Amino acid sequence: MAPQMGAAGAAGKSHDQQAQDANMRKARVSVRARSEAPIIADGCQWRKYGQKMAKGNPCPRAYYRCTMATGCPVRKQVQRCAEDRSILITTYEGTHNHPLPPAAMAMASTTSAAASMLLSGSMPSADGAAGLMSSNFLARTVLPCSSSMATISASAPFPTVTLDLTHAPPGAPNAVPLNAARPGAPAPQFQVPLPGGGMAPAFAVPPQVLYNQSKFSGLQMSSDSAEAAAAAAPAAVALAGAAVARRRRRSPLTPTSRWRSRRRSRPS
DNA sequence: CGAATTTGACCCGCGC
DNA sequence: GCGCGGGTCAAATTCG
Repeated sequence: MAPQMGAAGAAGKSHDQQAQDANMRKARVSVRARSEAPIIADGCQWRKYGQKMAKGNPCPRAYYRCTMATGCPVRKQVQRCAEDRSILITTYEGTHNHPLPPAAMAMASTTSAAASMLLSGSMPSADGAAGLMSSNFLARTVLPCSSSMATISASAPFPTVTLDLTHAPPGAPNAVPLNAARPGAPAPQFQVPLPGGGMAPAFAVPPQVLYNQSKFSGLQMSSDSAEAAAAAAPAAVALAGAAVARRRRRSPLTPTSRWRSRRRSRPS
């Protein structure tokens, strides 16, 4: 039997994902937050599809995929810091192809705006320390609370936005723990002072639109927490992706030899 | 019974 | 050219 499953099989398996890959999927957003829960609840539905053990870290890395929509290409990597188990590093990749829940959407808007500024400021020639500093400066401007730090690095094949939420202030009065996956545990605090206040009708607004406008006035958010940033990450990814345009690493299509004859023996 | 998670195997890209 | 590591898939297992 020839391995023809390539075209058909691959098509049936990855189907639209590849298309979106080609379109945009280089941007990534890493969110570092202190959380005791295994994963950060960002309001989206995630399905775990793999787990690997990093070489230098005693803690394994988990891979999640968004299951809210059938063809949602968004993926999430959850890795816990080896030195500080309290720090959870969540990396988002891809853009949601479906309307997010109000909670997640609100947060997404927030970070997308921040990301927009970052890109705007460090996009021209963000390649060295200058770019990074620039973005940092912008980040601080956007978030005077200084409790969080955003960094963008364009030296990588794809832009990576890193949000540091590990420096949460010692008593965030405004911090309202949404609903951490672990009740009773100290939820991560991510405080973002918002001038406007009140939920803006920004729901269901595609991130790309935000980027296009490039001037989303104000970050509207009522509750703040690390989860918020996490949820917002995907939006940031979208922004970054849009900025970088397209850049592929793998051949346009070589699914033929992807999973031809996978011989798997059962564990027991 | 169904869905989600777990776990081992497979494949690819990159480094040496 | 070979080896290592990272990432993904899919069957099996477990939980609701």
